[in-house]
Amino acid sequence: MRVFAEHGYAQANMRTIAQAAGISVGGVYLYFKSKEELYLTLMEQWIEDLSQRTTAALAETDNPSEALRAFITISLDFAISHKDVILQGKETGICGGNMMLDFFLRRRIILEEIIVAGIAANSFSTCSAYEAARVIFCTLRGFFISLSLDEDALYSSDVCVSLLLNGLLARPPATDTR
Amino acid sequence: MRVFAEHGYAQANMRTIAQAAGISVGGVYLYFKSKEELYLTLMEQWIEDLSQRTTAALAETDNPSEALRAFITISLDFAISHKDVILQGKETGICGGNMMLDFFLRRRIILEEIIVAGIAANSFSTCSAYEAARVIFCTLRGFFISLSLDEDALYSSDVCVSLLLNGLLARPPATDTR
DNA sequence: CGTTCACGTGAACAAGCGTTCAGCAGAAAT
DNA sequence: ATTTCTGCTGAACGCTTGTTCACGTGAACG
Repeated sequence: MRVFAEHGYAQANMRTIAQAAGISVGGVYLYFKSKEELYLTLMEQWIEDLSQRTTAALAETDNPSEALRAFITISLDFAISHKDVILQGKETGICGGNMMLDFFLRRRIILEEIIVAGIAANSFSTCSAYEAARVIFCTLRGFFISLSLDEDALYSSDVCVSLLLNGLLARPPATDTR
Repeated sequence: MRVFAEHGYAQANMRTIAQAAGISVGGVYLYFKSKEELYLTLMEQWIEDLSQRTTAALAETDNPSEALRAFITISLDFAISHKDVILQGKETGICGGNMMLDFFLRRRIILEEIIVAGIAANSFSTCSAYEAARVIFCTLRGFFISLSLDEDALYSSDVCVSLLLNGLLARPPATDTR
């Protein structure tokens, strides 16, 4: 994982990976039948971990705003603590059509459900939850990319949540939507 | 550009590029001294074009909301019409520390200036323009990535602008901040 | 016609990659 | 002591890649 994170999929070669694992090149092939399988296995664990944390956190609140905050905070924290990224998708052809895409879709649907719940509870204003979920999803995806591209583009989850909930426009009076 | 867009930097090989250009492999090297230089040249044009369109559009309005809308719309339209993407950054090492990073930074600063202007005009609520610009920047970056990763994650610029301006939370009365 | 020169060709080269496999060490079994 | 078995090694193989360079080709010029 460390080697993939540092070099990206294409540039991470089996010799470096083997060395980092304190094993020989051939040894790696005793456990994984190819570089791709190795990568996919790592990604599976990654996905599993993030998914579990998310569902656990979402189970703890009924408040849509809090749910959104939890979703975003967990995603960003996770991204930071596991800098092993998903950048190379197209590069490898791995992302195309399977595991990762499914994962992304599931995440977006969770977001969408949060928004739908918020609208239903009159907590959120009526809008296309479908589209809003995409916007937020891309905000997170952008964060992930920034993480390994130019780190100083990162933002804090608090500001992000606040912006997404309140918007940029000044609220007319003193508003405390609680 | 077409070949880079289709295969990504690492997978796009000089033979394919030459063939797509209707020229021989060696012929390419008469105009560009390396694959990297070729790629950078393409990127430079790309950046130049987008920058010009942006400054032109921003010169046409004083309204921060409209400026934000213009910035976002132009970015997304441009991304769609030039699917030649900047995905490979880390892969190639090209992105590290130079042209592309500078470009990203300039874009983020433009965003930040728009927000600062909005706050100064009491049009936007006070917040960290610095951080808000990062959030919005990542939203756009996420869009770019989605464009070549899973296209159905894309959003419309209208929804994006509306979400960023108004936020998700229901506005207390009927609000028309104009 | 001979020469020059700009333009371009594509086989060949060197380097890097993922993957394989004949072989090894050492513990367990006979 | 000998054999078997397991876990592992790392040189070697085949392939792809970016790059080069000896070699056309055909128009311009004297």
